Order: sequence, then C-alpha cells, then structure tokens
Amino acid sequence: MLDIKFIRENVEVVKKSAIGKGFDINFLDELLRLDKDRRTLLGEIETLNAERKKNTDKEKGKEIKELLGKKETEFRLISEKFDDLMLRVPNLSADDVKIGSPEKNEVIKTVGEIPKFNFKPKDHVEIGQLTDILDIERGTKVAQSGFYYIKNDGVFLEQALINFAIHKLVKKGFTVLITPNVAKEKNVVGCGYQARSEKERQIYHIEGEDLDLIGTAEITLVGLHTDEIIDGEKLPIKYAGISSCYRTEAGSYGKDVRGILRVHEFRKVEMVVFCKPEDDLKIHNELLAIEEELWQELEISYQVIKMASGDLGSAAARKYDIEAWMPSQNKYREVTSTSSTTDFQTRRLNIRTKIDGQNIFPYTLNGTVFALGRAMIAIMENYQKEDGSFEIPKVLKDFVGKKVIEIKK
RNA sequence: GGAAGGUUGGCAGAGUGGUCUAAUGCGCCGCACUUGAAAUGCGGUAUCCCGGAAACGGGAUCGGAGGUUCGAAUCCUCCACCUUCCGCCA
Repeated sequence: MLDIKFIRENVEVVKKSAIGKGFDINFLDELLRLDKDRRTLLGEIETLNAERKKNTDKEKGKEIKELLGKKETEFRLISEKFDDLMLRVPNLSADDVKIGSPEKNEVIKTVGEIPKFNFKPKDHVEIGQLTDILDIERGTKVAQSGFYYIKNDGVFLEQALINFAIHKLVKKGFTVLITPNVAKEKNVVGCGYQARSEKERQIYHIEGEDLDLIGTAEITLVGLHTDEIIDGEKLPIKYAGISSCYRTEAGSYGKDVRGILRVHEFRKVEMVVFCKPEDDLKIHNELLAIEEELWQELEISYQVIKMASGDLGSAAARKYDIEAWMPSQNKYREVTSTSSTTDFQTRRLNIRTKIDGQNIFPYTLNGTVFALGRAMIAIMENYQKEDGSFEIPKVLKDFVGKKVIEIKK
C-alpha cells in the first residue's frame, strides 16, 4: 500500500509507475475523490461527536444522534470503497528498474557450463519414472492433476536440499522456521497477493474459515510481525521458512502441463528480511548472492534476470529471477525470485519499527532459497546419465547418503 | 464441539454512566545536574482528521458493529479474537 498523502501529492508519479507495471490505474481519480469525500465526512462526524459530548439538552441530543447515524453510514460506505481501491494501487517500481513489458527483462549474468550429453537428454518425468522417485499419475488419481508423489530416494533428495539450505542460512544469521501452511486472508492481502479478479485467483481459500492456503512462506514470514512494533536495533531481521505452497495456477492452463514444473502443491524454503529503508539495496544484493551461491554449489548453470517493470507484480519494487538450465527444454527456466517490496507490505500489515523514538515502516524483501520441486528437476536433468540414473551434486551427497540415484531394476 | 473468563496507549495495568484532557509503573526520546556514567529531576512519548511552511493549535479514537441514554471505556445485544477448563484427537 502506498501512503494516501503520497498519492495525493504525486498522482502523476503513481500513474506512470502503475502503467509501467501494466496495471490499469483508471480508478485513481475516483480514489482521490473518495479520499476527499471521506475526509470531509470524517470532519463532520468528529464535530458532531464533540457536540454530543458537550450537549446536555435532551432534544438536541436526539437530533445529533440521528444526524450522526446518517453520516456514519455514509462514511462507512465511502471508506469501504476507498480501502478497496487503496489495495489496488501497486507499489512504485524502484528507480533502477527498466520501464517496459517483460520482453525488456535483462539477462545480467550467465554462470556455469551447460552440460553436454552424447545422448538425447531425458526430461525429469522420464527420469523420475526410471528411478522410481516420482509418481505423477497416482498423484493425479488420488488428488488431482498438479499433485504428485515423491518416492524413495526422491524423498531423501528433497530433504537433502532443505537441510543443505537451512544449515547454510543459519550460518548467515537467518532464523529458520517451519511455518503454517495457511494464513488469514489479511496476511495474504497484506503481502499483495489479492486477486486481480476472482477468475485469476491464485490462492486456494478454505470454505467457511478466514483461512487461505499460502502460495509461499513469504506470507507467513512477513505476517509474523503483523500489528507489531519492531525495535529498530534488531534490524535487519532475517527469516528462512519452510512451507508447503499452494497455487491454483488459474489462467495458466496449458502451460508446462508435463511434469512437476508447474503444480498446485510444492514445498519451498523462502527468505524474508525486515530492514531499515536505507539497507534495501544492500540486502537485496545479499539475497541474490545467497541464491547464486546455492546454484553455484550445486554446479548447475544459471542466468540472473533483472525484471523490467512489466514483470514486477503489485508489491515488488525491484525483482531478480534466477533461471537454471533445463536440458530437456534446452533453455533456462525460473527457479528462484527475489524482490524488494519496500514498505508496501509493512504499511498494509501495520508493521512499524521504532528508530530514535520515531515510528517508520520497515522494508521487507523476500527471496527463494529452493523451490524444491524445481530444484529437483534441475538436478535430475543436469546430472543425468544415459540410462536415466543421475548423480547427486557433491554438496548434497552427505545429506542424501549416496552419490548416484540408480534406475529401478 | 461445550463452559467460563478476557480484549484499555510500546509493555504491564487501574478504571462499573458525566470530574477520562485514561491513573500508576516500566520502557523509549529529549533536557538539566555530572569530568563521564549511574542515580535523580523536569518535559515528551500512538493513530487518524482539520488548520499551519513549520513550531504548534483544535478535534476524534478504550477489539468490531448495533442498542439504551441528554451523555458510554463503563450498561445491553451480536460478531471476531485470546486464555483456561472439559470433550475429541496426531
């Protein structure tokens, strides 16, 4: 959420930034009109309240009460609309972000060697069948398309990725958590994940409860401090959370239907940092560096993409993706994403920090450590051998307990 | 699922119809005293609205909504959440 005062005084800046992100911002004039009406009414209500307090006359008291009732109803109506529109105003993109559609995304770095195979590389679905570590068909049978089983050594591989990641992150000063996989809608909306429309809703809702299945632990990690005041001395606070993630993937029918690249449920290790505004860039670079370090240690080739404004989404001010090499597709595919959301989320969730006696909204940043399904795909495909077996990256060997995952006899 | 108790400022916590401009304590910020610190003293300490360049001034806000009343933190109703006990259960 942006500060309404900022919006009032910088309408053109807000418009320009939103258009750069590809958002329809036609409602901005209505928002400003509602803001004006809302404040006028609030003034009237407060004056009436003050009168009511002082008044001792019976007749006049009743009069005031009646008028107050009308004004309050009107106020509530306007406020509701106002709040709704406020939530639809996207965050500003950072100054260093290129304005433009996703085609303007920039590859800022390519690291590592693309593996050369003297056979036609298989995809993870085939490798998963041959090694018997994935059962996608039965996931579909028991649950639905987009759900899958991980079996046998696959289980150890996923656990290995988690362990490898959290050991590293603890050393880097992160507090590790296993978070709830559900959260009240307030936290979902607070992080900027509200649906643009019901049709495109990405989040599963639990019927009859004020609970959504989380799409990422970002929601539960940022939500940790909802309605709290964080001591400025404690910043930066760094969290790494393990959770399941649920996505309806509405609007992406037909994309990546094969395998487990795009699914409704997966597990992920996610970083969230609360920091002082002036540390934004520094922390963002740190998060990206951690993500790169992990892929370097896995010895898998990757690219770092700096997203143009059109690919930022509502909350992000700046975003980098890492794309890892996927041999079966002969291209790099997204495996991590790290964003700065400035004070967009903390404003919505009323998370403040006290620095020298002053309350300000801290900045939040997030970044993927491992989207475990996608990391597994990358390992399976990049480390595959001709028969469909694959090696375990050196850094994971001790965690998995073996060097190769063999095909099932 | 059943029952009881609770929700007040950064925290603890008082407050059962007007004097609440919300006690008191702690924390934090500033100032004074001090070589420095501690201790002490004084002042401040949230959010929103209006006016103002600012300093500041005025007003509103005691979980949410509704009701009773001239008047509600305080009484009544509903809702949300929290705690404890019971039941069920990994």
